[in-house]
Amino acid sequence: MKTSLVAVDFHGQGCADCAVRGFSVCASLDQFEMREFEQLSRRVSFASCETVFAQEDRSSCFYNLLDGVMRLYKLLPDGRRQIVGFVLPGDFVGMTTEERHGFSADAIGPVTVCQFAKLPFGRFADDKPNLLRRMNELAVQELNQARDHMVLLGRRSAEEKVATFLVGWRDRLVELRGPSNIVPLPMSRQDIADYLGLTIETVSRTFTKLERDGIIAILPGGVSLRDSARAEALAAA
Amino acid sequence: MKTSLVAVDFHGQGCADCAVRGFSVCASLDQFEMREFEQLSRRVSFASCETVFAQEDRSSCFYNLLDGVMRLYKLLPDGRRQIVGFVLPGDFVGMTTEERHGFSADAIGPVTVCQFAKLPFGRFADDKPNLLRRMNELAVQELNQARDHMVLLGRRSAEEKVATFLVGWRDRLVELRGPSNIVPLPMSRQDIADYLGLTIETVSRTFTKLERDGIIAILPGGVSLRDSARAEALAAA
DNA sequence: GATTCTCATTGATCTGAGTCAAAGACTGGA
DNA sequence: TCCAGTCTTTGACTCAGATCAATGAGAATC
Repeated sequence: MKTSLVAVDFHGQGCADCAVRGFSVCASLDQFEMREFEQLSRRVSFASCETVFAQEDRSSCFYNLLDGVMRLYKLLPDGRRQIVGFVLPGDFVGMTTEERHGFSADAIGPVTVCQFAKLPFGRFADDKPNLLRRMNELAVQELNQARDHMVLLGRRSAEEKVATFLVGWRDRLVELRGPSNIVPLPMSRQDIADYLGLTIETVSRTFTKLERDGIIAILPGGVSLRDSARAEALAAA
Repeated sequence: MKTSLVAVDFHGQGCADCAVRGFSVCASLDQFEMREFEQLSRRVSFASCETVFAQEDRSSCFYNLLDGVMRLYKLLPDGRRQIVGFVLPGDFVGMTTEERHGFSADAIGPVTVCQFAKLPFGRFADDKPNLLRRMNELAVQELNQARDHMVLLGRRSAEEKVATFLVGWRDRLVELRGPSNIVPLPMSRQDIADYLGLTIETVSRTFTKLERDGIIAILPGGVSLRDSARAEALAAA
């Protein structure tokens, strides 16, 4: 998949024409606040596979993804990797009170972010209850997703894991791009494996099995959910 | 373990003498705000194994644990259970923007909570950036813990899981009660299994193995970390 | 269009943790 | 003190998913 997964326009540098403005943190700001906020932000692009920030880096910035997809992951000392989330446009990343990032973030395909230095951002947010509440909302949402993912990692079979991932990923894309059962998968099989707590071989076999069972069709760069009802059933129970 | 795990005094009903005041959400309030806040709260006790709130209940309240231990868990339709966290005094539970709770909370042994109705709490917090920031801080902290737990569930062996759990639980108790390598475990083996994504038999066998290896000693109602360096090594790598 | 790479798939085999079954060990109550 | 109930430990066996080892299929380079 060479083309950007989610096409987002940003000709200018302003917030006014930002594709992500309507549903990200900034949605909580009025025009006046936004103008000030704009001064704190900087657009930065990364090439495919570049690291936006790494585990143990000083956490000096927050990021708002504008375009592309990122993976967030933690590494164990011996190299085992757990992907803790995939990031889509509009998602806010890097919120932390810690001195250093607890995980790494890198680009899956080319990526553009809106970057904020932590300190000025903090000062700006300090007397903006709207923004603080919005950030709370986002943190709590993420926490809910994290808990769902714990259930998946701790208590589900390989087949359930893969089906849950596909349905969940589709639903996130539907939010951004509208309904479709074609599910682009910009991440590698290894990424999916590290997200689901499986090996690449098991992911591959499970894809094949789901295709054999008529639940999905494997396409270059993604899958098509042929029988989304059955996929959803696997994801639910 | 019959006695309360963490003894906390609360003779009166006020916040002033609340054992948890110094390190919970309320730490962010000044005396004046606290007086108002006090009016919103109500102390409620639960007997062992009583449910404080259940998955799919309307989320009408937040809770601040004052005394005892709770487990938070999610159930799959077929009864599989994943414990997503254990709650200790000072922890804030139930924060959500959703209409309904995404998980259940029940008492492990007798429990006392400080309960707030969601709506008045929200109104109160609305213009208190200090409180909002504190809540953010707590949410982000929890998110970090959740991500660590994902690594554990997805990428660690049974032995690493159990060692990590014991070290982590000890560290949380040390925060509350001061240093000790005696680790009381008020939760059952089944609880530990459902927290670590294992079966009760595997947990039991792993405890036995750690004891055989001289890393822990199994006591009634808990364990003693005999060789905490080796336990920590298992937990780290 | 041949040559590498990298990534995905498939097959054969192994193993860590699950399952099933039984025996201990506590706990609370009569 | 005995009994019933619950929780924990242990043993024997199984199996889902990991590991090891090719093979296949695109994409990138020359």
